[in-house]
Amino acid sequence: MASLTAGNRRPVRLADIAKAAGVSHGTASNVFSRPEIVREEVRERVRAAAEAMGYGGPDPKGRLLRAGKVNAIGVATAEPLSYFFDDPFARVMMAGISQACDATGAGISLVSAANNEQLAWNIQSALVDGFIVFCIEGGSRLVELARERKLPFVALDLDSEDGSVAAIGVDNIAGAGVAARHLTDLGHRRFAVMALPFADNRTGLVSAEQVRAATYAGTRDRLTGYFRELSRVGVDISKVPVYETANDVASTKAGLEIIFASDTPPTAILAMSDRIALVALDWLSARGLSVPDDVSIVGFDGVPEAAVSEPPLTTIAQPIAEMGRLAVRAILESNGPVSRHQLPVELIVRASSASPRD
Amino acid sequence: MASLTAGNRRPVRLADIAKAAGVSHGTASNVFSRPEIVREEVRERVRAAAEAMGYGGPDPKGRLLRAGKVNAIGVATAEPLSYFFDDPFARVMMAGISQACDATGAGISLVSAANNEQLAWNIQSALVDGFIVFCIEGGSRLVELARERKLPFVALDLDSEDGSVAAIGVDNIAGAGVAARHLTDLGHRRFAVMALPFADNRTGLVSAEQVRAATYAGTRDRLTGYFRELSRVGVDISKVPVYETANDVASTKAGLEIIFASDTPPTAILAMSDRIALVALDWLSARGLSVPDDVSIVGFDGVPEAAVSEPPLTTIAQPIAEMGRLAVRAILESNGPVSRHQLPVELIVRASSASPRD
DNA sequence: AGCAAAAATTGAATCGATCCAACGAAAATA
DNA sequence: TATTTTCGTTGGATCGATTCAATTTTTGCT
Repeated sequence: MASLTAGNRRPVRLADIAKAAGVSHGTASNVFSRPEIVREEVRERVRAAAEAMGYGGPDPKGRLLRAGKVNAIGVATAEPLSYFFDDPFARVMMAGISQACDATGAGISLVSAANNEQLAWNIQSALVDGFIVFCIEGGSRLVELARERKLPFVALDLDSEDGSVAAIGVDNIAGAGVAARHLTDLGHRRFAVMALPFADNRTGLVSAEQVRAATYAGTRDRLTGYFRELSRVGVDISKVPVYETANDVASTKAGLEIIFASDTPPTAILAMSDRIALVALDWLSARGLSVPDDVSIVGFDGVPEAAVSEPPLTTIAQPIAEMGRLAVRAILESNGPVSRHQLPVELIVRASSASPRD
Repeated sequence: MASLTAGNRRPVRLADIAKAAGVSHGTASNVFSRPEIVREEVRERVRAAAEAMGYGGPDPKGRLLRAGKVNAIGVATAEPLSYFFDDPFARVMMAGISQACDATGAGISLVSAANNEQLAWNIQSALVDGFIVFCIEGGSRLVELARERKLPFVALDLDSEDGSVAAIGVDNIAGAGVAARHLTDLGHRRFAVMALPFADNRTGLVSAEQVRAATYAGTRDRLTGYFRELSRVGVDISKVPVYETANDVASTKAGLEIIFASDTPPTAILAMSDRIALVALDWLSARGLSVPDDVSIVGFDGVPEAAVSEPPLTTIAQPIAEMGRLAVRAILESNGPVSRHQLPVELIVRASSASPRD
């Protein structure tokens, strides 16, 4: 009566119960997969044998090999697994992915590890029909690993400039342009950019050279979008500080510290993610600066949290859930040519942006 | 040059490249799994053949059968997949599960479906080493399904009274008692209980009889805890309305509507989940009732949202993440006797509870 | 060169199922 | 009763790898 639940040894296979029931393994298999084609008497005999021997039904491990399809898609990141449940952007994305998977009956496998080696192994050994790759930090490495599996996969965020990988993303240049335009229209002329990573494991003020060498095309594109608009209204972009964060609290605060140490601090902040923008909101309020009276902020992403911050955040909303849904469909119907989708973004004006005071 | 990424036909197996490289499949296998034991020259030859033929490494589907272990644990619910990313309780739980999985290198498979039949199939065919079963609505069915797989599994929430299933939960009776005690100490004597489901697919005011017939022991235990304390201070528990919600917005509001239609509305609400409590907060404020001046509320669970509500919610906090971590460990080290853990809860006093006005 | 020990390689067996062509028995038709 | 259909059952082949005892090759030593 001790450990019945937990599986001790369980060497009971379909073949065992077939023998016990006195039928061939072919028939035994049919009892489980197409019960209607086997005579009732035999069916019951086999079922009884299964019951008696504690057989838990055909082992999916065995079936899998023959069937070929796992019926699950893998979602990969180079972050700890908890990223999927902690990060607002990831959560909305996963909600979209979930919807599409529910609709088709596919399962979801979370394939992820912060550790490089572990990550490689996890991707190599993931039992999935395809991958959806979150191209955040470590994206290029991840895409490479996924590609090596030779399974269908799609990259989220058109970070990759490599046209041979399927990808789903937004027009970062245009989106950033709209964000900047919103602020220039309000009359702002003194800006700072709080950027996403241009390359792995680095933070700090960024030189034009570093931008050119960016690993992450998406980050560079957003900056291009910002600068294009700022130039248009005559702002000297070489004077606009660009601080590269790791999209986390610590580096963002460090960046703000530096930027607001200036004699002529910005009246407007262009944040490349809502995450950064929300941290900035906190930091500014702690610092006694009012948003939007002293400083305006525009974020990027459109996560739900941005709608309920204090003050609510003006941002460039991506159709995050829709991107997730599209990604699943791209995997499951992966035929035809490599699909690259570019979805529209939308400026959502809330209370974090207003005309500058002076 | 069209669809290179997506897998067209890929009948290239380890055996193929072995033949191409002129070695046995045993050696070819070693090249990938224990490269150090094969002579460099041979190793390179095999690698080159693999590269040339577009071989993506040993197929985990094949390896799996031999290895026996999937190295992933399944998390099961009878909800749509998006539940994992939407529900606050689930998210904290998943964060705990993630941590433990990260630490051991195990993957996570989300096994879930609202549809009954789909759910059964998903559980039967899930490629996992064990299940963690979320015993929310539909929990009993789920436990049954999981048990049939004859894999290690642990139920979250000691809902099941069946001592043969491993389970992790809190002392619901004691927790509910503490919640009630907090309110009676403040001087409250007029109560209403907003309950979790006692059985599937039913909402409304609950009779003592229905409580006795409850499918969900956890719900019944919490009610027992509440009533035990209320009785202690002389409240007539037969007069305390108990409204069974589906732990969602609609049924909770419907219940409040009924409860506050009374001539002698309660001065304190005992909510069996933070979710319910938070909805109540909204509803009361919309109704022009002040919390805690007009009505006090105590929740149950201790989800993060409870700390930032308006007003912040007094609640009975479960060690949610810790429960998740324990569950993973229970699966992975599933040996020895069936483990049943009962974790302590903690009263967290915030601004939603105060002495009654009169 | 000759022999023993060490290293590399082979190939059959195995993991647990599903599929399917072939076959035997029962039912329908002539 | 003979002949054709239909239905149920069988058992070998297959999915794609890993493992390991046996064998061959290489290395080391005298």
